[in-house]
Amino acid sequence: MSHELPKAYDPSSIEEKWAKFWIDERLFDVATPADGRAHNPFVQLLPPPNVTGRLHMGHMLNQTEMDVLARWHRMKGDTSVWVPGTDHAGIATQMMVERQLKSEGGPGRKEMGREAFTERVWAWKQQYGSAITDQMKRLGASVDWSREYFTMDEKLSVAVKETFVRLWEQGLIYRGAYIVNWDPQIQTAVSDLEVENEERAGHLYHVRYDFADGSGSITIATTRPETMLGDVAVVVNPSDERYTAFLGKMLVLPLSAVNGGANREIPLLADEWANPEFGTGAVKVTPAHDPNDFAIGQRHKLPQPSIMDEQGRIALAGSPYDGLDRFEARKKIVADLEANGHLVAIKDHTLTLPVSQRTGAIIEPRLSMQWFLAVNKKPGKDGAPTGAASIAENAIAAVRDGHIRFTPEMYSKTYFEWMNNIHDWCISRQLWWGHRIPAWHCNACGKITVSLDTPGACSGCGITDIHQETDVLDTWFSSGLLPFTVFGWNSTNELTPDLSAFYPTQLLVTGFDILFFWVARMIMLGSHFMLDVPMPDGSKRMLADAVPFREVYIHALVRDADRQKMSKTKGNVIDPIEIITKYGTDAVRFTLASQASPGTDIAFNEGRTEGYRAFANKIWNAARFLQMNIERGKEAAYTASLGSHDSFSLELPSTTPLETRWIFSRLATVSAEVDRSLAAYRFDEAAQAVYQFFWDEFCAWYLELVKVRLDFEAPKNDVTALTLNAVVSVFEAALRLLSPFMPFLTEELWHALYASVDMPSPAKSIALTRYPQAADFAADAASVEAMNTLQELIVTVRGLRKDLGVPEKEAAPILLHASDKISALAQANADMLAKQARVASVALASAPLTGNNARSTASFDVAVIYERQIDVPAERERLTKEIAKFTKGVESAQKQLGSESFLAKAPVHIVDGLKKQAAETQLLLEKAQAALEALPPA
RNA sequence: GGGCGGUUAGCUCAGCUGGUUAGAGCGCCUGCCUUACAAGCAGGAUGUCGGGGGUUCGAAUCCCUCACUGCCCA
Repeated sequence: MSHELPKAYDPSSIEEKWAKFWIDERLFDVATPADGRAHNPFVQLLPPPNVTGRLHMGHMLNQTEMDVLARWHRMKGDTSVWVPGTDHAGIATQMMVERQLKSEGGPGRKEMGREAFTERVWAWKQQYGSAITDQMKRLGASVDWSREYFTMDEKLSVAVKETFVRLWEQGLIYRGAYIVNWDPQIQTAVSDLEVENEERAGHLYHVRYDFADGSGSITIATTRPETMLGDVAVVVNPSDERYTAFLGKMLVLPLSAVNGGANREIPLLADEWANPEFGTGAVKVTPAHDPNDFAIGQRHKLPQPSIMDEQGRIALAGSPYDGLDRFEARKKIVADLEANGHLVAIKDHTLTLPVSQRTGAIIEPRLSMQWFLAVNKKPGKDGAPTGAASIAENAIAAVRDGHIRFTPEMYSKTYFEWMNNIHDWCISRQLWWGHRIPAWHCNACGKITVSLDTPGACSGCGITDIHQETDVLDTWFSSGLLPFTVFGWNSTNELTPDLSAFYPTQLLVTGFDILFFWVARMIMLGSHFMLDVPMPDGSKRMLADAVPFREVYIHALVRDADRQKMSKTKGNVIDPIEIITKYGTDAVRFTLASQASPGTDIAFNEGRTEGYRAFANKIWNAARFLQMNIERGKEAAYTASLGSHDSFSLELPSTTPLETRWIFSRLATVSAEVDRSLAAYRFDEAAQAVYQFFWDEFCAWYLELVKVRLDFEAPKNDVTALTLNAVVSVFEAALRLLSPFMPFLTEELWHALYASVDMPSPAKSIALTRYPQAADFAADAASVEAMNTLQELIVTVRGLRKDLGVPEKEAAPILLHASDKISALAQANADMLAKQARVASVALASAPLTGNNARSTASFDVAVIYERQIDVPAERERLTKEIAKFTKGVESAQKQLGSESFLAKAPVHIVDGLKKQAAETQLLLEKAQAALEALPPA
């Protein structure tokens, strides 16, 4: 034997080998079609993991699903392109390197300077940045490594700059001082989406502000007393009669005297925003440190004094609070307010705190200069509208008009909800790691020059004293461009061969957590920019073909076995690599696939993975069984062949035994089921269908049945020869069917199988072969029906034998009462019954069988001839239960059949079916009753 | 506060364009090392489909309502 398989399945010995083989052989690289047309393209973009990331279960689920689909399409003959890459992850990477610098004790980021620091980040990326893609290779992901990208690649960076310049020219990018979410730890603005709101226990402070004219006071309520240093007004609701009389009066702002100077005075104003129900109904207004206050300030044209620095420390020269951290300042201010009698009360209050998703720091709303993308504004040229739709309009239309379809469908609702309420996108980040904004400020006239290349002079006044903007772009800005930039989109709107062949991509598989971050932004940016790139035939591209993908499949969350969200703090994070080491990649992939039902979170249960490793082992041993028989066949001068098994599977010789007709027919049905399920993203159904076929039908039934046929001691005969070929042929097809789910195991066994039959593998990899289709195999309904009957007979006899206490190894005769057809079937397959149910002989009975040793089904009565008495109480209990069940069934059927409206309104096949079933149940009931009566008294 | 889900066997989940006796895997019980596989084989037990109401000849499936629970947005 050229390729002898070890006794037990050991994933570690095969997976690494094939993972390396697939990559070394560049099996999944797809060349650019010379004519720019791909045959049935199936193109997917990997959601780029962070370059700092480590593989987690979410990645593993995502990649398993993408890979199952990629492999399935590839085997169906489609041009399956899966583009991998990593994201430069501005904040995460900068943090990581800063932390490293700190631990080294050398100069920090600011001491190093921008250039040295970014060099350092690049060095870090070169050294550690491939960790996650290396892990990915272990999963067997059939990606096109030749197209791997990194979002900071030169090619992609140029495209990012180009899009920025265009958006600027279209008037869709603007710069302004607005309140943004400021992360004081990493010291940059972050977008609304990067902020999580957490409920925490806090306090509501009631503080007395005195009227400047000494006529009394008003008490405000605030959760953030330290911001009072930046107060410019107090507002109350205009309808709040408690305060109407005082509107317009000035208030003395407590603690506002700086350096012994006078206290600041601020007005009491009316504004709808103040909620009479909340606190005291009076709120202080700090425009530079709260988004709502900022809006109030704008309405009333109030000043916007800023009182904090970039690190969240009080910045008020001369103030006793200057330099204090915001939370230290709060303590001191509360103490001082209490000391001077302005603190009226402190109440417990649950507040919602904005927390930075990246660093965990509490967000400090901060007034600062930022760059924004105007998503609701129509693009213009030289100030005049071009007539084109706004970015958001296009993005909404793309989904509304069906150019992009979501699965599960409900996510389109979420998408619309967000898109319809979308705000301008803050795209600038105060980081050094990222795509630096291609804008230059004039040091003289202040005008901004935006340009792809470094400009020599200010576009306004022409002087050369200009400096480049220090901000970089939000990481999601560049990743939002990926669906077209990875295919070579450039500044000329030229249709590159890759764009022509592969854009739009067919499918995006991703998690709902980045629906807005990434999915929506790809739709916005793709729909916006690709409208300007012509179609392959030169015609104008419409929205339907400008979209970045045609379908979005949103998968759920992988939770732990108790349905808890995995989190580092809870310590319940499952490391996929650890599980893989324990059970093999194939088993983990199958676990995820078998639970991946759209819209349902996956509770990852290791017990299940263990079960799927057992499944892999089962198949492994089936392969060994085949090898053994092929070898034994060779010794008896039989030659197993896979040479013409395709035509063989379709046109079975007339001597083909029943079980072989049956298994091919089942293979046809299952192939269709798997195809249908995968087309609907029902990974769970597809996996279950393959599992059920392979284990229950192929291994448990078919292999047991063919043992009778594969008798190499007997004189050489056609049935043995044919069966040997059939077993090999069915197994080979079943391996192909399973291959997208368990690529390693099937690759190994597929090659081993060809080696066993002394044939070269017809392809380098099973992944490059044809996916089994229903039409590839002979369907035979009659054989399926016959097999079902025989299976029922075998199972019934086995059960009966157990009840009668027939020793396992002892054969016993049976007596059968059934239709002529079934009787003949049983007699013709007596050898099958002998092997599967230890039936010594089959005798026919003309009368129904109701004795202690008999059982009835809808199709037959069968009795096992065995002298030993059955367990009477157990049998009585069983029969009593059956009688109850049948009685209930008969009653409910009769009730329906007795109803005239049912007979009149229900479809004929339902009525007939029910009648037939009622008759059968009635018969079974009578038989069970007779059997019960026949039991000896207790 | 607004929006979207979920509740089916001990556990994790299918089934829900209404239709004949509601399924799977794991777990559980009993007996077997039957030479492919003990990561196995054979047999077995287990559900008033969250509660209530309605529509219908017929409801796990459609509608209303309540309870519990999860997620997203403010």
